Amino acid sequence: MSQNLETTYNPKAIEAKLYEKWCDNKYFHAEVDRSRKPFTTVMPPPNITGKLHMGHALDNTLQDILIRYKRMQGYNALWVPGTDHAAISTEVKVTNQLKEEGIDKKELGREKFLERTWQWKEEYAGTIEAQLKKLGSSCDWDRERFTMDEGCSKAVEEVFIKLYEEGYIYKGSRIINWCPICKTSLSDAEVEHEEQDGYFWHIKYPIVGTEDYLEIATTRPETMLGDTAIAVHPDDERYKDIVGKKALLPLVNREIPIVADYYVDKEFGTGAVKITPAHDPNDFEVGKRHNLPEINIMNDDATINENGGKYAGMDRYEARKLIVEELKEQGLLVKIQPHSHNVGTHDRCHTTVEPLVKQQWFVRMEELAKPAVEAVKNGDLKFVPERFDKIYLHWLENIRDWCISRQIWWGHRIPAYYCDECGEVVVSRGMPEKCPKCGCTHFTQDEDTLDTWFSSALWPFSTLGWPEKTEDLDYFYPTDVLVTGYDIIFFWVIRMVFSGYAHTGKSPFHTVFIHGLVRDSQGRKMSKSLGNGIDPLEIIDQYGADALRMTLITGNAPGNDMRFYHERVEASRNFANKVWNASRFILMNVDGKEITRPGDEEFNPADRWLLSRCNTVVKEVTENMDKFELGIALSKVYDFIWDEFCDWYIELSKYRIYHAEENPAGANAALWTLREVLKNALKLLHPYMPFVSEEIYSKVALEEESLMMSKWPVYEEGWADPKAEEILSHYQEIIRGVRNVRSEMNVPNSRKATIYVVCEDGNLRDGLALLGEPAKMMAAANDFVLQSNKSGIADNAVSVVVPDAIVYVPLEELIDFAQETERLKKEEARLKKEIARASGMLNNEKFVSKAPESKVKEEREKLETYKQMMEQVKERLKGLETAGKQA
RNA sequence: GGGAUCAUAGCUCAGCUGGGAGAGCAUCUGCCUUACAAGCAGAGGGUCAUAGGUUCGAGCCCUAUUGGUCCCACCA
Repeated sequence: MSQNLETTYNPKAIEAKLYEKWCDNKYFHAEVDRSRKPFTTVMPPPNITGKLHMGHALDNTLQDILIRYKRMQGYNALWVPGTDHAAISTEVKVTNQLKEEGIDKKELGREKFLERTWQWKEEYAGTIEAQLKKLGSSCDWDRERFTMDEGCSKAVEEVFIKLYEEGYIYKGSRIINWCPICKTSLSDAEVEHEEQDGYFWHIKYPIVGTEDYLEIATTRPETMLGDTAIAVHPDDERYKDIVGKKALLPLVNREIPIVADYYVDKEFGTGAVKITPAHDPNDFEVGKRHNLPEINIMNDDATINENGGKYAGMDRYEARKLIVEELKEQGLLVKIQPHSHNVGTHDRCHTTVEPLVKQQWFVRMEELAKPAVEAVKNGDLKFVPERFDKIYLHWLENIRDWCISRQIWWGHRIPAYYCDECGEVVVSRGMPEKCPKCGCTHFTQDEDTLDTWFSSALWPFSTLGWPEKTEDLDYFYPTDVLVTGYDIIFFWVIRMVFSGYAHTGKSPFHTVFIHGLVRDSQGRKMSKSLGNGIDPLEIIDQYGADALRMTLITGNAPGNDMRFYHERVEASRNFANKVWNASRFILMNVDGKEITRPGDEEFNPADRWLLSRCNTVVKEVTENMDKFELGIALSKVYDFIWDEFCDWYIELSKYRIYHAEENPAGANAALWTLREVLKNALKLLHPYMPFVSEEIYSKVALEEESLMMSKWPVYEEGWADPKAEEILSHYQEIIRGVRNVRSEMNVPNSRKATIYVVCEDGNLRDGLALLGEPAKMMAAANDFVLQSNKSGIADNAVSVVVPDAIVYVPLEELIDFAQETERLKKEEARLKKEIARASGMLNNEKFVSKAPESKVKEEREKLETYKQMMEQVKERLKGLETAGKQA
C-alpha cells in the first residue's frame, strides 16, 4: 500500500479517473431485477439551448445525492438522463445563428432548417452530457433520452391521437397569446406579466344622433381600430339612457353599439369600456355574449393590417402615436393619465405578447386536471416542502384550456392531416390513406408543431418505453421522486401528473422534491443579460466537483433560494482537504500493520465514545435524508468528521499509535477504530462528495470494490455507550479549561506546566484515566496529577472549575490576584444565573407536573452540577483572598 | 386583488415534531504541535423585525402591524 499522498487534496487528479471507473463498471446502469426494490428518478431534461448553469448543478446534485443514497441502501437505483428539444428557445437560437451567417430561415426551408437544428442538438446534448459527468452525476447513460427521439415521438403521437379521439384535444378559433417576434402562439404559462409604466388615454366617442360624447379610457389606443362596441355596466345610472344607442368610432367612422355587460367595473376609469374582441381576452368574451364581430387589425408581426385602413403597415406602437396625435387634433383626446399596468411578455424573448384570435389546437383541461388535484389532496402525491401544494392546487383549480400548437418548425409535428379535396381533418398515425369523407387520397399535414411541454409531460413514462408495455415500465414505473425547481411546477410538474393519470392511470411519482434558485452573491437572479452567471465548470475546475456540490447543499433548506459566492466554495474545498488529510494520517499509520478487531475490553473510553457517536450520527443522518433534509444531514456529517473525529479523536489516538511497542493492543484498538469510523463517515459523505470519499475509501477499504456500491451503514444498538460519552464530555471540559487558561494568560505551548485535577467523584476518576499522555499532548502539559485534595498545589495556581472537578494550572510567575479573582467572579455570576434559572423551573409546580419526566430529571441534574461547581468557585475565591493578603 | 415566503451574530444562512441561541465567512489573540496554515487553540459578537396571545416553557404555534422578495390574477 503506497501512502505517499499529497498533503493537499487535488481533485483534478482523481475526478475523471473515478468517473471513468464507475462508468466502466456499469455502476450507474440499472436493469430490471425482481429480487430488488427499484428506486427511480427521471432527470428534468435540460434544454439543448446552451450549457448548464448553476441551477442545473444544484438540480442534478440533489438528484445524485438521492440516487447514490438509495443505491447504497440496496435499492435498484435508476436515474434516467436526457435532454429537451426546447422548441421555441432552440428555434430562436438556430435562427439567430443562421442570421449571423446571412441565411434566412424561410429561404432555407423547413427540411434544411431541421437538419441544421439536429446538428445543433448533437453539439449541445454532448456538452450537457460532459458537464453532468464532471459534476459526478451517477445517471444511467445507457438510457439517455431526448424528447424528440423515436420513442418519445411515438409517445407524443399516441397521446395526441388518444386525447383527440377522447375529445380532449380540439381545434378552435380562440383568443391566444401571440409573440410577434417568434411568430407563434403561446400557452398562458409562457406569458410573464410585467408591471410597466404606461398611460391612460381618455378618448371621446361621439354618440350617434346626439351632441353627446362617451368618454372611455384605454391603455392601448391603437386597438380602437378593431373596436366593435362600447360596454357599460348594466346598473350604471350615468349611462342608463344610452345603452342600445350607437357610438361613432373616431378616425374609423364606424358605428358601434353601446352594450351593457356585468364585466365592466363602474368604479374603474370612466365606467365605459371600448370592446375589441379580436385583441383582448375579456373583450373576446364580451363579444361572444353580444354577438359582436371580431375585427383583426394586426399582422403576425404586430403591424397593422389592411383592416386598419390608412394605418396599415405601421408598427403597433407607431400607429399608437399617430392615432393619439390625430385624436388630439380632432379634439377627441380628453386627457392623458400616467398609469402603470401589467403587460404580458413572452418568457423566452420578453417581447410584449399580443392577444389575437387564431385557429389553434387546445387540450380541454377541466376533466384531466381532476385526478391531479385529487392526488395531492389524498396524499398520493407529496410536495417537499409542503407549501408548494397550494401553488400547485391553485393553478390546477383555475386551469384553462392548454393551447398546444406552435407555429414553428422545431418540435413534434401535429399528426393532423387535411384532405386536399374537402379539407376534412384526419388525426392518425402517419399519412392517412383515404379521406373518410370524400375518398380523396391526397393530404397535407398540419404545419404546426406541439408545445415543447407536451412531450416533457410524458417524460417519466415515455423514457421507460410507453406506449409499449415494456418490462422497464412495469418495474420502474411509477418513478419515486422528482427533483425540480419551483419555477417549473406549472410548466412541467402539473402536466406530468395529469398526463400520468390520463395515460398510465397513476401519478408518475409519489414525491416532488422542490428546490429554489441559485442567485449571485448579491441575491440577484443569475442571467445572461446581467452577465452575473457563474459557470459550474469553472468552479469545478478551480475547487473540484465535491466542493461545488457541498456548497450547493450546505446551509440550504428545501425550496429556498440561495446565494452563491466563492468564499463558500473555499470553505467546502477546505473540508474536502480536511477529510483528505485525516485519511492521510490514518493511512500513514495503518500502513504495513495487521489491524484486527479488538476485544471489547481493549477499547478505551475514547474509542467507545467515537464508536457510539458515529453510530448516533448514522442514525440521525439517515433520518434527515429520508426527510429530504439534505443540508442538515450534511452539516451533521461535517461536524462529526471535523470536530469529533479530527479535532478530538485523532488527537486522542496519537499517543497510543505513537507508542505501539508499549501497548500493541491499544494501538490496534485505536487504529481499528480510526479506520472503521472513517469508513462509515466516508459512506455518509459519499452521496454529497462522491469523488474524495471514493478515492480515500479505495485506499482504506482494500477488500471492497467501491464505496458507491457499498452498504449504507445502519444504527446498531450495541455501539451506543452513554457512559463513554459522559467520560469524554468531562475530558473535553478539562482540556478546554486548561487551554482556556493558557490562552487567557498568554502562556505559549512551549511552556509546559504540571496540571492538577482535584476531584472526588470516584466514577469520574475512573474515566479520567484518559487524562494521561493524550491529555498532556492536547493541553501541552508536563503532567496531569489527579488528586482528591489541593495539597501541594501552589496558591498562585490559576484554576478552572469544571463539572465534578477543579483544574489547577500553576504558573511560575506570580499571578495577578485581582485579575484571577475577577475571572472567578465572572464564573460565579454565571453559575448564579444558571442556578436561579434551573431552580426557578424546578420550583414551578406546573413545570414539574406538566413537563416530561426526562426534562425535569435533566434540570435536576444540571442544578446539582451547578451547585457543586458553585461551591468550588466559592472555596477558590476564599483561598485567593487569603493568598492575596499574604502577598 | 389573492396567495406564498422571508425578517436570527458585521455578512450569507441553518435551526427537524416548542424544552437552555448555531455554522461558514469576517474580526481579535496565540501557535509552522511530525494528517492538514485550505491548519490548530482560544476570544468577542444576537431583547431571534414590532405588539399582543396560547403554553409550565415560544426563534419555532396563533393574531395583528411594519418592511422585503416571489408567484398568481381578464379592471379596460
